[in-house]
Amino acid sequence: MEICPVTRFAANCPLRVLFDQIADKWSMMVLAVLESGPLRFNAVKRQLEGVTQKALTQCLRRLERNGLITRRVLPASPIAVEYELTPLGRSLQDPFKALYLWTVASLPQVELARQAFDERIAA
Amino acid sequence: MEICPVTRFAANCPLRVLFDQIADKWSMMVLAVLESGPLRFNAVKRQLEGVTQKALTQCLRRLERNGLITRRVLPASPIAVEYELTPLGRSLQDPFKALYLWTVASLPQVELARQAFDERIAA
DNA sequence: CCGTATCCTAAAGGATACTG
DNA sequence: CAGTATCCTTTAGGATACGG
Repeated sequence: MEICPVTRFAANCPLRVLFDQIADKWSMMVLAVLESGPLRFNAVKRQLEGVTQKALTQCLRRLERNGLITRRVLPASPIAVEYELTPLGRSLQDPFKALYLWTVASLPQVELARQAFDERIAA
Repeated sequence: MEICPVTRFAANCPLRVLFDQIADKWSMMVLAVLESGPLRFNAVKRQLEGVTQKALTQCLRRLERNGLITRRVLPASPIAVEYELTPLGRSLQDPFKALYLWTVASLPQVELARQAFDERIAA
């Protein structure tokens, strides 16, 4: 299959309109964390080492806007919010897992390449 | 399959060490463009609408460092440089295509979700 | 608890000029 | 042709404080 045929990678091809939104630092991880069921804000946050509240909030908003997760305010005090995958969000997990398996399988080879490259430019 | 089990998404899990390097604005497109064979710098550039020379250079360097492409200076004047996929780079294309197919199939639904979301916050 | 708002710093990104 | 170097502007990102 040809990817983005004709005008390859014009600014409005699906890849560029959607890929940028899901290929950021945290989105994929959020989707994976939500796989086993709905979670509250801080429950998600605890599983993503190093994420700040601001970054996570922005990420969750973007995922919600793109229809990949839902946000539900629970009638509780203090406030409680639950995030949950939509069917669309769930459908992204198969391609994502393929990518994850690739990273796991390829990382050793990549690290060797990095070493070789870094030594070469140091010389 | 569980993704990044135990300490989910610790800073050193394969996803975070490698994914960030290939999930940027241009890398995936570069790999796709090189699929049909080696290409020279400007040949790649012409297919990526809006990329600047600086951004493309950085992207190609990173791909080279990670062992996904090779860079070869041809004995010519003026200088000519050829970029080519490595087997490792080629092996990334299957997972990438799965993702591309997902974006194509999901974009209509995503656009509806965006509309609904934007109208909802405007109100 | 789940955010938003503000401020500040660091980093990304474009434009231009220059070189082998 | 294929970069590198410099400058500059814009954006992202963390830290903190505060509110529903």
